Amino acid sequence: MKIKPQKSVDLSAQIAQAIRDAIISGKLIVDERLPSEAELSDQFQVSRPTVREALKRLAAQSLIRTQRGASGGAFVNRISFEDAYSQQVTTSTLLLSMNAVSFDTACEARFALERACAPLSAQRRSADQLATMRAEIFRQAQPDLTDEAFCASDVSFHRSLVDGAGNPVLSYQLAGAVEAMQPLMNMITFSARSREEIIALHSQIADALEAHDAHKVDVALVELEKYTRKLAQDVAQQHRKPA
Amino acid sequence: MKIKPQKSVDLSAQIAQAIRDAIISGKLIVDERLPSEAELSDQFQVSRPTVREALKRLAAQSLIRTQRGASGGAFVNRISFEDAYSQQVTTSTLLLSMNAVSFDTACEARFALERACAPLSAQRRSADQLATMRAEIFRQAQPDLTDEAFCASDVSFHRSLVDGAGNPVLSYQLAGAVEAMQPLMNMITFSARSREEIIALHSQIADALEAHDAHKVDVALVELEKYTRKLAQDVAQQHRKPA
DNA sequence: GAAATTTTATTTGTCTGACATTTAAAAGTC
DNA sequence: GACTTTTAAATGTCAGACAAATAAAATTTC
Repeated sequence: MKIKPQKSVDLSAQIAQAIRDAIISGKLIVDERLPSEAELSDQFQVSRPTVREALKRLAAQSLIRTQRGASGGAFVNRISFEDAYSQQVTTSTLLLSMNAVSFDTACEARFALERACAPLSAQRRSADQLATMRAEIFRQAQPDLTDEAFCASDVSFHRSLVDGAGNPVLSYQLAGAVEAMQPLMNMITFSARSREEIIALHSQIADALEAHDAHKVDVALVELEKYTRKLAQDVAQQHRKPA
Repeated sequence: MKIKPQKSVDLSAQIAQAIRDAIISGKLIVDERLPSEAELSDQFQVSRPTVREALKRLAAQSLIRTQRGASGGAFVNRISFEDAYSQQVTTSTLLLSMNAVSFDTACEARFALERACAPLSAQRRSADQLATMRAEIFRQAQPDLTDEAFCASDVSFHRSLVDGAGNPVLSYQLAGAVEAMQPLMNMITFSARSREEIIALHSQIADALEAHDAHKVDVALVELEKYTRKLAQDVAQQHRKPA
């Protein structure tokens, strides 16, 4: 691991990048212990606080983990799907909220991705996943459910659909898109009539998955997307004409 | 912004989380200036190095940026699609390489997502994007191209396809999946015969996009996925029987 | 009076040195 | 040999200091 002389950039950022490169290139492998902070400060010719700032940067990306005590130190972390997943949700959520992404754009992306999973899910969904989806549909039918709880259940339902594809890479990618949409979805208030409609479409999806009918799943998803966008439009229109 | 007392967790991690929550919940808005490090150490009752470690964690996630000098400080950063994109590529790449994700799984995910973009791209692709794809196809036909350059061109080609959908959220999600696959793709060595086949399919895709024919794009992509997986299988088989 | 220059204050970046806390291994005790 | 105590190594935290960058204020100059 070499030094990388460059002005006008934080030393801690440079050191973090050097270690990051070493991990990505495979020079440092999973569970390998990095040199101690004292050794790193020697090696890079900087003080320990600077090294620590660099290590914290890497820890924030789940690239390393640290342990205290003798035989402790910083270790290269095996990034788990959960780690990656939660990072993606945070990033995607902020990306949507900070960049004024239109509801239509986010919605289109989400359903496009979800429809990509549907055929695989129709083929492979487990009985367990199907049961989860039915349970969520049941919950959604409870009249005293808050809008937030309804949306949370909606997310669970769609996550099960995605997980049904049995492809962890797909699940990881999609989870971000689906969950990041939730704050936007929460802005749509659901009338009893709207919920009925959504639940009916969810049931159609579950039925189609049970029958391993990929085409019917797709049709229902297209319908659901259309309906979701219509709801958003209605809400937007009401905002313009509050009288 | 309150304190959150909890033992057995780094103070810097707790402080980072508190600020992160404030950003996500909207209590801190884009371009707003955080209190100075001195003020934050007062507010949280910790030392400045501890505050700095917390801030570096947030900087690593592009949640804040810092400026030196008078009227400098830490500012809430508007996460750009590029920021999010590069983070996603890093995470996805490590996720694939560290977790022994099979080539088939990664390949399936990638093509499933890409096929989700195809109909939109067939509808909306710009002339410019089409020209980029043609240019990449031409480059891929150069006989003296290294395998790495061929793969890089392949990534560019597919990125253009995805960007053609004209949906930045889709582009951001997909870019990670496509680029993270490149190291895996690099492990497949391409014979002249294989390249021809791939280029032919790329041309089919470009032609179909030019004709706005979504179905033909999909057919070609399915074909390309099949061929890619076959190539990977052949390579794996050769490894088992090197004689 | 206006423009250019200098000064000043503020803030982050970095360093030194120290102590606290945790943890595993070594040493000691029964 | 099993248990307890000690020790050493490492991260976590703190305090105080100086360097460097930068914008605003004060001063000088014409």
